[in-house]
Amino acid sequence: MPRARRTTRPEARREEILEAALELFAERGYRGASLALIAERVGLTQQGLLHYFPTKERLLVEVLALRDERDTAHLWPHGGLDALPAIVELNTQRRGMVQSYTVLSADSVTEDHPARDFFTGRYERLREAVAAMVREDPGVVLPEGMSAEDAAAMLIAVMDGLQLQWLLSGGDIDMTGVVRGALALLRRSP
Amino acid sequence: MPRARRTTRPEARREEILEAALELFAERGYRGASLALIAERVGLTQQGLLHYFPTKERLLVEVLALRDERDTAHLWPHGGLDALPAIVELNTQRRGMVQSYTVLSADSVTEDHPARDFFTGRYERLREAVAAMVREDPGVVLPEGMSAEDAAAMLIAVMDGLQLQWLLSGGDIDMTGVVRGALALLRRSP
DNA sequence: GTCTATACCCTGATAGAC
DNA sequence: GTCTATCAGGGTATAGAC
Repeated sequence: MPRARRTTRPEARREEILEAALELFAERGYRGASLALIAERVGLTQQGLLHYFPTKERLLVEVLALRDERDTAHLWPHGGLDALPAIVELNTQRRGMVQSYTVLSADSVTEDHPARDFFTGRYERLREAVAAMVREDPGVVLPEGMSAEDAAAMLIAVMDGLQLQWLLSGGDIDMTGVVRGALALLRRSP
Repeated sequence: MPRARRTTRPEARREEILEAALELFAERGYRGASLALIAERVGLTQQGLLHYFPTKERLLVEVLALRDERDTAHLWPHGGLDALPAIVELNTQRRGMVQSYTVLSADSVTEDHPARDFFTGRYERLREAVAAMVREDPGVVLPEGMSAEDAAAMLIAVMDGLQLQWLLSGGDIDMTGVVRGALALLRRSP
């Protein structure tokens, strides 16, 4: 039986790198975060990092894929519309995560951005999921001319837009309260 | 009397540069847009550009100041809450402008970003202005626990969040309709 | 699996000629 | 007012030793 490895297990290393990359993309955006900086944060050289992820673009894609898998899988399937304020409340405890999505999603609309497809698909799926919640909620009464899809787009927009204001205000905005308010608006009848 | 100048007037040149800079910041973000690229777009070298704006940071600040002056001055003072869907409708005709604000505002939450203060201040002023509109609107009935400031934060968030979805969907989202819907929600009584 | 060395390009900024 | 020349620094990525 061989001695315990001197070095970290490859899968663990990969996870460490993905973690550090997400942090740095959040702090400085995709273009502003260099491979060397990410590598340094896990005690590697830039070239050592490239052993695990052949290109920077590849690294970003894998970061997003991992996060999507973990987050979306755990948070979204449970419950109806009231899961939304719950998620928002959780997010107030995870500034880094909020910032990474805010920065990277806006980043992704720029030219030839590697995360473009990821976010386009993500929002399509998100709108569909939230529209279903809206339709199934017994309390919701939509005003004339507003479809369930419109309401879904609105709710997602509220959450995203609040995150930006929250980040810029240094946490001074009551995200959860406002999202609860938005739900209350949808649930009262004329 | 001297002959007409061979070169462009300095103020006109400055405006040209600011225009090109805004475009390129929108297309590639602040860090992704190089001085050389901006200069090229107005037929200058990078060094020629630096004659007008001593640093890149300075250029960004002036771009934002100019835009803020023009846009905010013209659009915001008129009318009450119904100015909001009107602005959104106008924005569907100005993709570049929408993209520049979406990209730069999110960009600005990253480390040591020169536009950070600009956007922090902008949102504070915006919330205050919209909160006043909410208070003065005769039709608005707020649900329990939602202040005029909360409603303002929500409306601004809806507009910002929709812009991101709109940009990512290739213009497929009906921004104006959803914002009208949000106003309708605020204006119906329980 | 991680390193050193290196190729090659782009960055913002300065100095000084014209 | 705009250029050429140049600087010091950083970027991603490859080749190959250990």
